[in-house]
Amino acid sequence: MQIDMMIKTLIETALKQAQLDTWPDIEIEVPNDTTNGDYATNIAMKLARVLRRAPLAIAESLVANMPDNPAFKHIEVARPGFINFYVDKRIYRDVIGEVLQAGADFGASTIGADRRVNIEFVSANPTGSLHIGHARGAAAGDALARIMQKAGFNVTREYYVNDGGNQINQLVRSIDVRYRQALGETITMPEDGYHGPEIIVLAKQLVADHGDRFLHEDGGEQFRQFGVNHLLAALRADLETFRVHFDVWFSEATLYENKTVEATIEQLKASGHTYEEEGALWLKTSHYGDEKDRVIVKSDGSYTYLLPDIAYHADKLSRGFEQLIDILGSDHHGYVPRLKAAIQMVGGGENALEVELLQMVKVLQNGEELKMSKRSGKAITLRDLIDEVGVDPIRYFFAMRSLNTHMELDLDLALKESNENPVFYAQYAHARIASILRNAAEKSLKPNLNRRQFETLQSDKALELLAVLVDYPLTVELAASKRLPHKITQYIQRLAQAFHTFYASETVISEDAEATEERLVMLHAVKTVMQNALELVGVEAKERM
RNA sequence: GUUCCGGUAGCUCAGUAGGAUAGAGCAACAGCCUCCUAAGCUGUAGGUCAAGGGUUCGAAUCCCUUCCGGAACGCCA
Repeated sequence: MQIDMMIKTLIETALKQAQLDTWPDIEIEVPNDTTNGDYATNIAMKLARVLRRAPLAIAESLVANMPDNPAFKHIEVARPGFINFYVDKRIYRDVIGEVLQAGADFGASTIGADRRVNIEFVSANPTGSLHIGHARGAAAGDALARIMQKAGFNVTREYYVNDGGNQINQLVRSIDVRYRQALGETITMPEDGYHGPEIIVLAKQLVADHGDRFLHEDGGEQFRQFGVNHLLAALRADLETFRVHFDVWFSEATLYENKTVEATIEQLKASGHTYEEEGALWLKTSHYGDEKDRVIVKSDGSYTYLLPDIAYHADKLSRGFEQLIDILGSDHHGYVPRLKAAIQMVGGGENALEVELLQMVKVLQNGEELKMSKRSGKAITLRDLIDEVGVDPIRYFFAMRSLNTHMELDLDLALKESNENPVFYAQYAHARIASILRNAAEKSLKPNLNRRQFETLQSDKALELLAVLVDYPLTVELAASKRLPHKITQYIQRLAQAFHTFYASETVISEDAEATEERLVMLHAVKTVMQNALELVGVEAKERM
């Protein structure tokens, strides 16, 4: 049931009646004031410019030319030239059958056209624990992946493991320092080492397993493997707990092992995108919109970070992905133009890479900003957050904000578990419905879920609740195509509110058998949609609270 | 100095095709449990959309300038 399409058809019919053959895009909007109808269009005002006639007059004649349609109670013209449509909300009752028929697939669409999309997110270095910024990335990336999947994209979630570069050497040094400290040496961690407590744990384990062996022989390779494996395993475990599952864990080191990096250099050289200067190899990224050219091979022969990253993105393209999406922290925004430029040099289109930037999370505790410090290793980890707050509130909270908004996380508030936390509102709605359905079952009421006639659903509250259900598929499409996961949490709030309002205004299980059954069937549909929507942001739909 | 992001109700945030009287949640205030879960419902109050200028029938939205906050500007990653 696509009411906006019906309206479009009505308008087009009227335009043709008026002997017009071209017209501007027809916009259908939902007025924020319901006294201006359920839907409205500004087409008459847009035409006013072209036709040089008063918008009101144009609107009048369009309405006069529209064929009768029972879905609308009333179509009116309003100043300064809007056409307002008042829907006969009884047609919304059809959505119940659609939901129950589709079940978990209600809201699914094909606008993604099975396009192969690679979403890379988190990609934290295996040099410590995941902190709160990664948590935002994980929640946002996974929600986007779920939403796009639902909208018909063929999505792969990918994690790029930086196990090949300098930071791994730094990790080995840090483990070495902690190892020596564990064995009683007085040695201080360098400024740029990894100061997190997890490194100390690793070092103690190494001492337990190998004693002081590596004081006498080089432990570098042992430290590297042990460190990366354990830290990566911990990252993966934390993410799984957070209900984020990656399809691909891509190792940077394999880019060197498979000579992909060398091949990328050769390709860039052969295609004339490079030049040598001052002993370094430069890439002409400024030809593709970057503000200046960038070094990819330093004068000492080593590579900059950009080079393996180009090879990595080229690899993604070679695996057949039509759209690459990177979700990055906003501190990488300066890096985006050079990466986009480079991707075009290795065969990607201008829009092959799309970057979603996440702004920083500001953490408050006791009303004061909590500063993260790399030096002290003091940071709020994802694990701490999960243990103290729980997965549902964290995921919901991150999913509520648009990706590029600066956001604040008040730990005291998150810990409070009160109604200040909006996730409870939604979960409570779902649990309430579950409770009603349980009560009905106890009374041996078995609603016929194949019922398609709902004559008793007449009240404003019930019809309004159905109107929200009708909106769900469009909401998913919008969230997917515009990459706006927070549209889903907004929808969840709207659905929960419509339900709670309905619940407060009428009793579901009553003496009237027919009305009871119709309401129960409707609630099955509401529950299904609520569960579907919560699923898209990775939040559990609770049966009881 | 340059670039990017932000500035909207007391607080946290929506407003992503330029539309009508700028919204939600929380907090505040006033009500509502004999009744399927009160983590709920109903109502009230709350705004110079940072400031100024411009574009037009119409601007929180587009353009310019300024102010404030965050971030990035490396042959680091």
